[in-house]
Amino acid sequence: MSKKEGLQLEKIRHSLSHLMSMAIIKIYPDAGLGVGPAIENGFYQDYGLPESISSELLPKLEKEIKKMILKNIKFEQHDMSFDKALKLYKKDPYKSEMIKDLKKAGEKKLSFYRSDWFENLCKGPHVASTKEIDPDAFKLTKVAGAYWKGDEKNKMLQRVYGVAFETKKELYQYLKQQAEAEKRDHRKIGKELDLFVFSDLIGKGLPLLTPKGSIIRQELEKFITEEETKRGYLRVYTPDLARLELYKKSGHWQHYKESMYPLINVDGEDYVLRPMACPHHFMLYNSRPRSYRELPLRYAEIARQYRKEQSGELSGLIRLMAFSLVDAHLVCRPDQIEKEFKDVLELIQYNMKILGIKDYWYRFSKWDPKNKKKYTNNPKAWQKTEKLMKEILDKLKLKYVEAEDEAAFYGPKTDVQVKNVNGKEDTLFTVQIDFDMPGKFDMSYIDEKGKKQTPMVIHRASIGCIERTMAFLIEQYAGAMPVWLSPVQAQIIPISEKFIKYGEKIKEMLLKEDVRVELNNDNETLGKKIREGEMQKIPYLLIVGEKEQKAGSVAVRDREKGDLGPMKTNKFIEKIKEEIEKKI
RNA sequence: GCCGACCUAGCUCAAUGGCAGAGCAAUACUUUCGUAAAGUAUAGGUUCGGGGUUCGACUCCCCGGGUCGGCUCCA
Repeated sequence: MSKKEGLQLEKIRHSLSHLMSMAIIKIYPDAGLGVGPAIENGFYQDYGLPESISSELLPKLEKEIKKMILKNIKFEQHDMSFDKALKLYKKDPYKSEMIKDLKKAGEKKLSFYRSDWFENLCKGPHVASTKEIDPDAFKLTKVAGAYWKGDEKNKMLQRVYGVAFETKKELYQYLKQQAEAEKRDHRKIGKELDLFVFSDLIGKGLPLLTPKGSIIRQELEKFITEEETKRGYLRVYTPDLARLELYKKSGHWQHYKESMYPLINVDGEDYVLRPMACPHHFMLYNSRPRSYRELPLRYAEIARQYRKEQSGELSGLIRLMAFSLVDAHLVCRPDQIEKEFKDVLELIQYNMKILGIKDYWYRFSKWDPKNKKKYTNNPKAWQKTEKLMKEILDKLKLKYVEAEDEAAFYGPKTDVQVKNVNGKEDTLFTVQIDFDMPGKFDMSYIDEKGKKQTPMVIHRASIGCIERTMAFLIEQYAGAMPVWLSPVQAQIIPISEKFIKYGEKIKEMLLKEDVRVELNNDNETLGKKIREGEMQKIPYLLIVGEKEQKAGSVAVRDREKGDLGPMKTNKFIEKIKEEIEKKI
């Protein structure tokens, strides 16, 4: 899309939010108006209303907006003084506050837009007339609560969302695309392919992986542990629980308390479920004196960690109450940080290649000096560490976006960001440099001159949180996982009862070669079994009948390419083993 | 946590205060089949849990649990 088209679309969307406000004011004359910008795919507007509205109101508003569009209402800009504007908004606390904020910010005058009888504080831009808006190219989609100024301490306003495009066709395409995306949703596929379930009795945000889902997880774990071991990581196991003392010392208790579970008191001593595994690994490091020759030490663990989320924040396998981070802590000398950081990024890039992840971007996540509560108070160290990370990223010529106030409490992060099927952004992988905790824990090594030094630590998640990564992969592949990750890699379908014996023989052959195989001897027609196999996204269906039995072969059906025809059984075993081996 | 919607058979969904139902899945039998749904029959329910209103509640009200869309938060 060209810049000019983009601007026109923004004008249309923003103008629609004004028209929607007009429709709302017709119903609620004293409606307070919060913010109402154009956004990706549409627009929204916040309202302070005397009663809560439900989505049943949306069709009514839509009809009203359509009527207004057809009236060719003009949008005209004019300026207004602060006094006059405050008078105009004397019943609207939100607009009044905005005006006062603008004055504080040093604005000299206020920009208003008039459309028909509606005056609205707004800097635009807008369409010149509703003639430019296609009355059939927008749709109001949802109502939701949203805090005034985005702060949960403030009152909650009611937000109405709409989608809008230049033409009806584009709107239709967008809606169709949304419906397609819904089909890929990992929560839906998880149910259809029997990969994971939740139980009300076990509790929210606590998934149970079925045998099939467990295979996906196991394969991911096997892959990453082998890869990390090749790269010099040391596997460790540490407990999910620790004394509160540990987290007071690490700073988690001071900076991360809200995300930690309530204390568990045992015999007068407070314990807590770990929100992160870092201090546990540091205790391993501290278990004896260290020489500079030992570094870097790379402790790796697939560590279950527990973070108390607010219930509305949970989502399928993406946000959980307890999750498994493919975690590691690299204790380094300062002169080793750069190489280790680069190596971690290289590992992450390798993993993304293997997993087929292509749509991602890097985010350089920095502290916010104003957010005193969230971060360790050490501005010098923050500046130094952020500079160091930025230099490494720039040397690697990585493209990244910078994000304020997204760091960990102990240091800056480089995150790998992706969008899930519903268009929401999530962090998949992360690499962090910690200048803070090694000092707090008196971690040290003896350098070549016999002097005690404090090491630095890189925290990293090479394939992220394994549940979230599974969710992302399920959506990316719409359930059709690569052969090496498929819970069932091949299913044998005998054409009739007569060939079950032959099918069993084939099954034995495949099992011997570590292929995950099933024999479908249900009393069903061939067509039905193929349909079910396809819907279960099984990579290969092996149909066996008289021809195959005579020739010692299988008729291979590929889930994408369809019928591949007969193939000697040994040949097929070779083929599938190669695909599993090469992870294609 | 907040705003809103929702929770009925394993799954997808009907039943608008008056006898809880369908399709698919499951089970049994018949059929033994050549690349996306064979036929017949059977079984399957404290309508998320608890309380209330009512002659009568899946349906209305209250409390709790869970899910979804936003907000806040975030691996």
